[in-house]
This record gives sequence, structure tokens and C-alpha cells, in this order.
Amino acid sequence: MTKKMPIVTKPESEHELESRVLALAGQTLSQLADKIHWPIPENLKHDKGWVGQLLEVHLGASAGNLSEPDFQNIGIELKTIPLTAKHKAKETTYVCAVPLLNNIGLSWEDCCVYHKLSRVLWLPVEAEATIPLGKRRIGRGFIWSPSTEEMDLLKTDWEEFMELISLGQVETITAHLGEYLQIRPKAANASVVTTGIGLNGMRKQTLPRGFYLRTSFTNHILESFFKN
DNA sequence: TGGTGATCATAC
DNA sequence: GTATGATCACCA
Repeated sequence: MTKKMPIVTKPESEHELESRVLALAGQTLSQLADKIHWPIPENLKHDKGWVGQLLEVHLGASAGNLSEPDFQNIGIELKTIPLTAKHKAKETTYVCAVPLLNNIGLSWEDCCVYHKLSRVLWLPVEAEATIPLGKRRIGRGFIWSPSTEEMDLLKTDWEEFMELISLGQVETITAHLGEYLQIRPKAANASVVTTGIGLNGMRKQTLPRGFYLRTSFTNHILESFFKN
């Protein structure tokens, strides 16, 4: 998919972004794609980021592939939530790369998970395989910040992970670990390497990994917002 | 069938 | 390789 010039200006306030989000609710992906003349892929197999990028354009996200929030001027990160037929999160949510080096003494408040999740626009999108991509509908998005309880849950997992990593135990970490946060590979393929800490404190080449939110956590966020 | 490990596209 | 955006694919 080729990048196009922005057709929507960046939102100048949370309120403006919220208005745009509400206007998207109920629209189909083909409606949005047609407006900006984007072809609709048969499926997402070779276009895994297509839905997210489509919505970025329509909401005026501006950060591109910079390490900045999608809406940098108002400090908001956009995350789509693919939904099952039962309106549960279908996939985990990627947060950020796991720091495998120079992480001694890194505090929760200085880590990428804390910063990425401090202010998030969650945008649910139908994602059942039985619905053709173009017919999938956008849901009611909302802007969120973690509660102190949610923060504590994530912090607990994060600290457990970072202790293992700083001790050179990154290879022992599997996606089974962590209550609400998990660590999984984040790379083009399993042969990609980055530098991390080995068992003896020496540097060691290892697979790049990312922090992901479990679906149980995003489902909790959805339920919290949509109850009432 | 859900969750883990692997993977896909693209810009730089 | 690292950043962005994520979903795929297979096995328990």
C-alpha cells in the first residue's frame, strides 16, 4: 500500500478527535477505503497493518513511523481492537519493543509500556474471518488512560520481566509468563537478531521481542467502557 | 478453538 | 536492524 498525502488534518484537541471517532462508528472499511481511493486487499495476510493505517489516515494521525504517539500534539496513541463475533478482542495488542540492553535501573515510569499506554484511543473493528474485509464495521472508539489498579497490574508483570532480562534470562521467557502483559517475538522472522544480555552478563545476540497486552486485559478495558 | 511463536509490509 | 502497523499459522 502506497502512502498518500494526508487528507485529514491533525486533530487539535481530544474533543476534536473524539468527534471524528464518533463519526466513524458504524462505517464499513470499504466506505473509508473508497474515500481515499485505497484498494481493499482480499485479506490481511500480506497487509496486516492495513486497517490500522486506514484509520490513522481518516483520523489525521501524524507520527508516521516515528517513535511518537500517533497524535503527537495531543499525546494520544491509536490502537485498533479486532473483535470476534462475540465482541471480544480477537488478538493481543502490541505495545512496544522490549529493552534487552541498558535496562539496569530502568523504572516503570520511564519505560515504554508506561508511556505508550498513558493515553490511548481504542478503536474496535469487526474482525471475524467470515466477514469480507470491506464489509467490516468500525465500532465506537474511546480515549482511555489506565486506572491506578490497571497500572499496578501492568507494573507487576513488567517488573518481573525486567528482572529476568537484566539477569540474562531472556531466553527463559515465554508468552505464558505475565498476567496481563506478555513478551513474544517481534521481528520479520525467527532469524532476526538484536543484542541482549547473556547468562554471564556478557552481550548476546537474541531474537527481538515485544510487549503485548493479553486479550483478557483489552477485554477488561472494553467491558469497563461499555458497561452502563 | 484459543494462545503461543512466527511472520508480513514498508520507511528509513 | 528498528520503527510503524498488526495478524497468521499451527499445535495442544
